[in-house]
Amino acid sequence: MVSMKDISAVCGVSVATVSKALNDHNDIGKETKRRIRRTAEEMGYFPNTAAKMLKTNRSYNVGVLFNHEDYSGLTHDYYAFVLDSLKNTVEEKGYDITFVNTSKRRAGAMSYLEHCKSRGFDGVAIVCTDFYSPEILQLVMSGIPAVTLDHLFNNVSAVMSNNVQGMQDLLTYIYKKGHRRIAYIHGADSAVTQSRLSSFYRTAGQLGLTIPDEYIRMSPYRDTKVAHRETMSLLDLETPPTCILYPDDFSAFGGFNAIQERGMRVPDDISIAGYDGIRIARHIEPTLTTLRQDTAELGRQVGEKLISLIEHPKTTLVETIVVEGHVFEGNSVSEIRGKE
Amino acid sequence: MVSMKDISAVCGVSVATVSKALNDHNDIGKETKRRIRRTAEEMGYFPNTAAKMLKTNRSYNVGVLFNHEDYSGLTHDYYAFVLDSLKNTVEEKGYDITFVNTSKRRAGAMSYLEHCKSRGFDGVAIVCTDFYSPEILQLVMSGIPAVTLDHLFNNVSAVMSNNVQGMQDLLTYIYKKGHRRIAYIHGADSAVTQSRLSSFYRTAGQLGLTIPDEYIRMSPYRDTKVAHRETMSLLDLETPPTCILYPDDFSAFGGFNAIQERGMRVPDDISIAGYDGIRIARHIEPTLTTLRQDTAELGRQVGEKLISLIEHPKTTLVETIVVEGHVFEGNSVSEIRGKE
DNA sequence: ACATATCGCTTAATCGTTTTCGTATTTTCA
DNA sequence: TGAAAATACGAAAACGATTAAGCGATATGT
Repeated sequence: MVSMKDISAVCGVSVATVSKALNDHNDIGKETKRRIRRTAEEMGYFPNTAAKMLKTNRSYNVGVLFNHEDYSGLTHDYYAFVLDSLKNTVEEKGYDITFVNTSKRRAGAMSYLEHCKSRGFDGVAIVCTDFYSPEILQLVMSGIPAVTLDHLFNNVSAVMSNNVQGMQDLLTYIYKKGHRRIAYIHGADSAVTQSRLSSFYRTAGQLGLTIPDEYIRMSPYRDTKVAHRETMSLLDLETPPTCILYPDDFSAFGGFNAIQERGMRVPDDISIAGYDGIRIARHIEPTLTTLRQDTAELGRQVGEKLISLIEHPKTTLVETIVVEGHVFEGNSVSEIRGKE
Repeated sequence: MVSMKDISAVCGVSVATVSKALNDHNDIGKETKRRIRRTAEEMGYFPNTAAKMLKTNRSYNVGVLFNHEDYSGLTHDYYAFVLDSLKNTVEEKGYDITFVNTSKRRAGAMSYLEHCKSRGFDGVAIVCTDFYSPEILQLVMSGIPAVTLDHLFNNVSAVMSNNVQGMQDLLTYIYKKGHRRIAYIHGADSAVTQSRLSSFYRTAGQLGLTIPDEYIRMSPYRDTKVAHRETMSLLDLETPPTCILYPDDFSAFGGFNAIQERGMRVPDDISIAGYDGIRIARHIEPTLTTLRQDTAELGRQVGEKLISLIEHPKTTLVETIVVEGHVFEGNSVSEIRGKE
């Protein structure tokens, strides 16, 4: 690799001059600067990131925390799309993305924070993880620039999809279609689940709906089996719902299967709605009515906030950015007229 | 951050001694070593990666090339699962993963190779990209340890899913189910497509099938619209096929919709099969019969080969590793008895 | 008893940058 | 014209680690 020393030799100047010329300092003569830059170009020079990092304490590299029990979250449509957008956003601004090493199986493995500091990440995006683990706590308390997705910590910027508004919009949409008996299979307990569930109840109240307790079920996110079972159970009720809401699109397919097994049809016999708006849901008939999250915007906001925190720590305020989703009108919710 | 200097001050030894103690060299007294290591632990020491890199020319960081026209490939089930497995594999061995910056919108953007060298990647996994771009060529010619996925270069190790065997298995399975009129909508031209298509023809020949030209169609990968159109066209034929193979699972859903729109049912009226084995395909009824690729193994092989190339460049041979998939027997291919 | 090997540690150079502080030269302006 | 100011560059010290070479002191072999 050609270094500044090589360039300085060719140009007959000192390395200091080369450094300044390449970094466009203004205490270098115009002609000299031009000559150095041209030579650097010709010799195929590019900076040694390690040396630069060592000297400047800036890596132009951000860590991404992305782990999940079994899979890393990469295999989850929602997170994958957010990461994709985040990647594009920061790369355009000259930053690279490195995964925070979450493997604990090695001897002498470092904590997340240690890993971040060791690698010299300028900041870290906490996208998909167990927010309650002590390691995460240590990380966010450390003061390193950080942005979380879909979770709130004290004094840490967060990007949140608006689950309250989302659920309200979705439920209202379904109500307007004429549904009155609406069941909600919610996901496992989490901040996100809480938001959606309370919004569901509040909106139902405002709409004058009474939701019997038996209409509220739980099924872990993306668990088609349990969603299937709960759907069956709902269908068995004396007065079954006319529409079922699922924790996510994936689960909705589990419910869809249960409905078909009963010989019923969506949306003619019963309506369903998902949440997230994963890609495939728009490509299968009946297309799934769902709350489509704006993953591109979520990723962009995480990236921009993080870089802003890195580059303008004093003037960037720690805040929660809320990103709106919108109801995707598929064919899985029927229009009910005159009933009830 | 606490450095070796700090430790040396506390322990009353030189920095060199600290370095050797922490790196477990054996020209350090047992007791001294123990004392230094304990102190390092207590003081919360961890190495400065940049300094280490600068000195040793090793980063314990591998680049991953992962870009696609519109999306980065992260949003593609197949690649996401491979990446996930790759990530787990290398992280367990103490390596981190950084995306090779593919953004070209910045002034002074570096080529892939320059970026890799600048960042000091120990190696690079070329997973999802346009293999024919000059930049990729430059990268693989550079001699940097590299492994490609699903593409062959001279003198570069590759991990390939066995598309020839896969297509043979899939077609043979369908044949054994009694199908004789089998159409194949293949993907856009690429090495992968070539393999599958030629395997399709060869296997068909061996099975004694005659495939009319009109049974062979093209639809870009993951394009449900075109898959839908071509399916319609196939159904309109004088003697329509009894089974249609699609470029991938996603496309298969496009075909599935077309079939349903015609009032036909899968698999009763017509059978379909996909390729890849994306997760959702196992959760929708009828579950899709498809060739399920072993993404976990693919990612693992890429990671292990890459690290082997990095750590034992002399003794690791450049080779092509073939990973087998297997037919996933869903409900989308019917049993035909006594017909034809 | 004398040369030699071993042990445990230090010194100092080095990796490729950045940046502070000089300094020599030129320009500016009263 | 002469002093002050601006300009253009260089020397050298860092950043935090690694590692070859060296050096006393003790142990070993003959």
